[in-house]
Amino acid sequence: MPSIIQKRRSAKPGTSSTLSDVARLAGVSESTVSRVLRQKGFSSLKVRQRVREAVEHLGYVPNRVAGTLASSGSNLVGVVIPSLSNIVFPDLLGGASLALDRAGFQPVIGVSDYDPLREETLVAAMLAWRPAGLIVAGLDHTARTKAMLRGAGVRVAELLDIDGEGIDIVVGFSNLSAGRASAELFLARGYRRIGYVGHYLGLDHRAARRLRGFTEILTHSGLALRASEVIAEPSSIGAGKEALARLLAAAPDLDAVYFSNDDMAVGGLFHCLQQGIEIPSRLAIMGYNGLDIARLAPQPLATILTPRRRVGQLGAELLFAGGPKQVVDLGFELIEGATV
Amino acid sequence: MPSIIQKRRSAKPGTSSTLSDVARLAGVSESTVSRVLRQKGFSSLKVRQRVREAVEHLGYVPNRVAGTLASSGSNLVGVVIPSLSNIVFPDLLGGASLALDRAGFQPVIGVSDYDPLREETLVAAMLAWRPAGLIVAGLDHTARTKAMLRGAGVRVAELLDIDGEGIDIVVGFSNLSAGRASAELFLARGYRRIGYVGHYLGLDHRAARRLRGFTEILTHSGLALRASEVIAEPSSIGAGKEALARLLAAAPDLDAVYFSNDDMAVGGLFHCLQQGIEIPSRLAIMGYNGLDIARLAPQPLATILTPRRRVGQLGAELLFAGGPKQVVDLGFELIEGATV
DNA sequence: CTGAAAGCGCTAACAC
DNA sequence: GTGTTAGCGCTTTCAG
Repeated sequence: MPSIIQKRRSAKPGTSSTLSDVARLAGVSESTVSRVLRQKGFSSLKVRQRVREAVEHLGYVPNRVAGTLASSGSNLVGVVIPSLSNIVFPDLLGGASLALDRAGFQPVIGVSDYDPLREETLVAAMLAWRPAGLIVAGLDHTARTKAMLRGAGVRVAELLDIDGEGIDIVVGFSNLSAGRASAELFLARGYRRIGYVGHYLGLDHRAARRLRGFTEILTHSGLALRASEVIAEPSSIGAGKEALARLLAAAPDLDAVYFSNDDMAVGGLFHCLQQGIEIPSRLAIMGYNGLDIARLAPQPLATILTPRRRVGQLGAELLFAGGPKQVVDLGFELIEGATV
Repeated sequence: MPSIIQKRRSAKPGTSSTLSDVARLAGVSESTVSRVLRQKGFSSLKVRQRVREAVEHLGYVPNRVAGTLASSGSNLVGVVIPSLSNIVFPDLLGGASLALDRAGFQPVIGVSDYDPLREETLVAAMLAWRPAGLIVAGLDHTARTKAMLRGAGVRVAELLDIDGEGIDIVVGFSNLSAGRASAELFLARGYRRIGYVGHYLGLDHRAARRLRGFTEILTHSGLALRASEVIAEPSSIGAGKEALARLLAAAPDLDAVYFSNDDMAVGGLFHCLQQGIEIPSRLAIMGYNGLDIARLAPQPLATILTPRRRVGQLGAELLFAGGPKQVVDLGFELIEGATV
């Protein structure tokens, strides 16, 4: 004879047992079961035992949808990031995931592909789940997105960038400063004929901000970018390789090139190795991110190591710490490597 | 005078307007608003107009929690992966995210850290949201996890591995074959004194399976692994570098080394470059994954390119295609590179 | 084409 | 300690 579970299943596939099934089987009321399950209030050992058995027997899994509706509080946290191809965001997400998990929250993620309008849509979609909090990348959003973020009644963490006005929690570092630091390194080493290789700046605001900091410093020294090559796609090693080739074809006399990130820079490095262009004597290069590959290579790349995982973790922690609106600068580390 | 929105906010912060607020403002019934919003059934243009205005005015965001409870069907899809540090999983997630998004679903993610028990907990947590589907990595799960997956009444996609028994949708490729292919390449090139460098095999079942395929082929040729170095941490470039150093110290006469993946192999490559160990004349090396870095380097790494993004995408698509239980082998591509 | 009413499964007062 | 009773905000028959 089929067990109770099988009966239900076969009668109505996809339907799982409910609190009242458990209550009936255990011979107690629904509220008692609810209490036992959430270990709230008190209950006798005997009752607890019986409830646990019933739960076990039925394979009961509490329905959080109902629970959330009744208690008006979900454990969902929306996370909206621009991409998953750039290692920065998986790292960020990993840190956030760890912290959220520890605090009993579950991340619902959305990938905007660097599209502000998609970000807007995704934020709205997250909000529809009445999340306990929201994590987004950066401070640049459409007016509507900002309005939603502000008016949602949930805490918001904006991560990875601190150059701008935040809504609630802001954790990251200054991309502007990172760009400046790179330019200063180039200048200190005596490079003057400087070029830039980057990826779509209209969309990657953080990369754009680094470039701004970079050129700012050049300007202070009476210099300017000699040439630049900006591609209209996501960053990648392949793209960096080709872009540097084009840049050097157009401006063969450059003595240093700043890349929008390490992916692009490693591509550039490969180009030089293959073309026999000596680094840094003939050409200096510098990236951004501090990828393992860049730091551990025989000739380590000059780069900037960012604490993105910690940003994700701290961002998620502060989201629920109950503290005031704040900005946390986690800084970055300049790595001189051997390519400047 | 404060607007309606502000009034509500100030009275009860965090509370947002509801369907009935909209209905009242538009002067229609709740069911009408519901219909208009879901464009189901018909409604006069005039009513639609009025409802839209009310929605706009109130900044109304439908509560999916309530909607899901009422209609018993969420648009949430649980995704449980072992890690985010290994690029394979962000890629997989990116593909899945794309397909889910297109079909109107939202991924809730969980990272198990390669811990089967955490995976079990995460699956249970996802199930509590009554997701429309579930995506997990691989075919190796605890008995309880399998039972939940089977009994949940939702479709399940198990991705990245096809060597084993699946529950519903299985999309991936054979890690066993990948290991075999690697061994065959080594043997074809005449290497005989072969070693292995890997990362925790008890937990990464796919890496373990590749090694099994690899040694299987060696055995067929009357050979065996000469030496191996397996670390008890996640794979990384740094770990690969150090592990190869140890392996070669213990077994200096190896002529080829198989790595558990490209991260480890790139580390090995760096070790050789720094130690002046000629590749492949003195030592051949091979990895797995087909990372950009490995393929685009001046001396491309021998590796196996896996279609992990497509796996994620197709897996997510099939989840809702309504097809029968099935296994899809997306294969892999052997890249000979220049290190064997 | 629109409204009324009955839940979805659970939590949270409030009684007992 | 435990049971009863209202909802949470929405969808969905079923009338009108």
